[in-house]
Amino acid sequence: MLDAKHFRDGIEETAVQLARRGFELDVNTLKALEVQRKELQVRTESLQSERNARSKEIGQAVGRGEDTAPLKAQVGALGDQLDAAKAELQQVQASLQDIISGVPNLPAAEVPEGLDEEQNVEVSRFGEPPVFDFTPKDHVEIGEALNNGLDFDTARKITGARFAVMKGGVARLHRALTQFMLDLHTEQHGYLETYVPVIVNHASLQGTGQLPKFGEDLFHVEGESQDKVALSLIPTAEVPLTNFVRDEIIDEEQLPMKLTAHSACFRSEAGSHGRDTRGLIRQHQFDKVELVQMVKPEDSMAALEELTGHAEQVLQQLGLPYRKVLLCTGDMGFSATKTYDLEVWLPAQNTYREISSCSNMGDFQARRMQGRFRRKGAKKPELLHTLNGSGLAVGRTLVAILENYQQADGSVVVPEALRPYMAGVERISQG
RNA sequence: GGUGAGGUGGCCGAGAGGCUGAAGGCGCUCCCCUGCUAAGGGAGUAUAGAGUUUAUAGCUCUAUCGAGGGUUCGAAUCCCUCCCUCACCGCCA
Repeated sequence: MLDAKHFRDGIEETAVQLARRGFELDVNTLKALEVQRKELQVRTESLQSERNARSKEIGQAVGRGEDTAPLKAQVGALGDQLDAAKAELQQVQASLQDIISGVPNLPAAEVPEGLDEEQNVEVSRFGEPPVFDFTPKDHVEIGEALNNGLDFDTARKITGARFAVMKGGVARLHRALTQFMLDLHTEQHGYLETYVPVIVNHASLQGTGQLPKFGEDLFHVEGESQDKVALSLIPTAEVPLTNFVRDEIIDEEQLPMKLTAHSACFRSEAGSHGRDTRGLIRQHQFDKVELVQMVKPEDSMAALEELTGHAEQVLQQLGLPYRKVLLCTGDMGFSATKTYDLEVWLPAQNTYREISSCSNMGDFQARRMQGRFRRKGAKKPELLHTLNGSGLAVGRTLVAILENYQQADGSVVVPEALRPYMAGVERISQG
């Protein structure tokens, strides 16, 4: 959510900035509602104030033993006016809220303008795509051929499309990856390891921006009763982790707050029928190690570089070729001011595919969730800046390893960094 | 799931229809006093929103005592619903 100031003073400027990312702000409607809001709020509050004062007078009159019936009648009439004004105000505020909660974050100045991923800007590359003296297979072919590897047929039977079963060496490799990532981030990068719920309430989803706009991307849990709070499966551990600071005021000394968690993530993938249907690339359920930081506003852009670097470390230590891309305005997520994607090389697709997305959300999420901090000696708390990134998507990392480390005989070499987590196993073989 | 007790400011804890944004204490901040230490005295100490304003300074107003609804001229206080916490029992990994 943007600061309400953006919609009062300088709304035109806000509209211009939003237009950069292809969002059209309804300036006229907002202006009209704002005029109404102001008038109604002033009226409501002054009525309220008058009623409070009159009621106090009644109390004093009672104390003196006077007859209060005429006074009461007067104040009663006041109350009716107040109720009417309140109802009107509420309506206007709801309309405003509707519009405002659907407005995306403002892109940072240095974010290139563009409509879609075509206009993203490559920032850097690491590693060389491996050269094979045979035709490289894709991860599905490799994984299914391995002794106890990937098994999509069984997953289809027990659940349905876009789910996977992993077995044997592949399942272990998958587990090794999460262990490796968590150890790296906690031991080398200073993150606190956490374990978090994968089912969250809607206040949390509002806080990070998945709701109200993107409910169809989520799996929703049926509540036990109609009055229970609505719950959904998390699409990313960003949701529980960032909501650590919802409705909190953090001491300055505790910043930056750096959290990591391994979790399953669930996405309904509504609207992506037919895209990446083969293999592990686009699943309804996948594992991810998430990085989240809560920092002071002046530190957030540096923190984005740092956090992205932490995700890059995983790829580098695994020896996976990748490139770093600065997303253009049109390709950024709803809540982001600036986003880097890390794209790993996939030989079978002969291209780079997203494996991590690292974003600075500025104060956008913090404002929604009232996540604040207080500077030493300062009276007023300030909004935090929040950042998050995948460090990394485990399933896609597995894909990258299967494809980049595949051998002519169909076996897959285990990257050295993972061997301590695999009891020294150097290679996963067929048969 | 059952029974019982509760949810009040950073924390503890009073209040049981009006003078309570909320006593008292602890903590914290500033000031004074005191060779050091210990102790003492005084002042201050929630958040959000709106209006005014060059101002994130002041001033004025509104809201908030778990949440939502209701009764009332007026609710922390009365009524209803829900949520949560604690204790014991049942069940379970």
